Amino acid sequence: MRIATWNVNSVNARIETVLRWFEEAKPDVACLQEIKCVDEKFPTEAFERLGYNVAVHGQKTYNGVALLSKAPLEDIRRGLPGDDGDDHARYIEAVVSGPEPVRVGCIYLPNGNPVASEKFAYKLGWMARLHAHARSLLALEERFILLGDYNVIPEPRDAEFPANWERDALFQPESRAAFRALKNLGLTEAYLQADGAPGAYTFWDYQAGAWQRNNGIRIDHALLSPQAADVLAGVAIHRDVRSWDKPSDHVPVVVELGL
DNA sequence: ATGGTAGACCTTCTA
Repeated sequence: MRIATWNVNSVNARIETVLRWFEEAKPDVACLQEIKCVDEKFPTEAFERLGYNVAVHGQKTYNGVALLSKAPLEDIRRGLPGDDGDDHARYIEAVVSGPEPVRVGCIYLPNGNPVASEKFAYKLGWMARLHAHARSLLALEERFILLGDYNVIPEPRDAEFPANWERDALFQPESRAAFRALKNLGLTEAYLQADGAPGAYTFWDYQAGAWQRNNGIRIDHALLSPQAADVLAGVAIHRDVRSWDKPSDHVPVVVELGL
C-alpha cells in the first residue's frame, strides 16, 4: 500500500500537474495540503474518475487539506482537537478501511514566521496539540501514520544551506524540539528508517532560483505508530516533480507499507 | 539589508 503526502499549493491552480502525478504514481492513499479552496470548490469529480474516495477540510484562500483513498474512508475527523477557537483548516484524519485498516492523519502544520509574532506561538501551540493527539492515538495501539507538511527542518542535514534558516521558524530550536518530542512518544520517522540519506529535500522555494541552486529543505515528513512501522517497506521522494511545468514548491513523498 | 516568486483576491496576506 502506497500512502502519499503532497503540499500542492492550490489544487485548482495546479490541477493538471496534480492529476498527471496521480495517473503516474497511482497512490492508494494521498494527503493533500494547501488546497486553498472551500469544500465546494475542490475538484472532487476529477479524483473520483481516477477511483478515489474524497474527504475534504477546506478553507477560503488559505490552508485546506484533503484525503483521497481507493478504499473507503471511515471515522473521518476534521480539525485537530484541543482548541475550538482554531479556525485554520490544517488537519483531516480517517481510517482507510479494509482487512488491514490504517488510520491516516493529514497534517499542514503552521509555518510560524515571523518568529517574533503570534504566528510562532500558534505554531508551537499547534505542535503541542498534535503531541497530545498523537499520544491519545498511541494508546489505542493501532496502525497509524501522521504525514504531511510539518514545516520543520529537523536537523542541519535536512537543509542544503542550514545557515540560511537560522532565524526562520522552521529551524528554531523550539520547533525542532517539539518535532523531536513528538517522535520520542514512540513514533518512527519513515524517511530515516527506510533510507536516511542526507540531501533529500521536499521543498524548494520559488524565489531566487532555489530549485536551480538546490537550495532545498526536508519538511514533509511521515511518522508511524509502532504497528505501522512494523510494516514499513520504503519511502520515495518524487524530486523530479519539482522540474515539471507549473510545479508546487513541494514534491510528493510516498510511504510504502507492506499491506 | 533586501529582493527574489507564486496564489488568492481586491490590496495585501501568506508562504
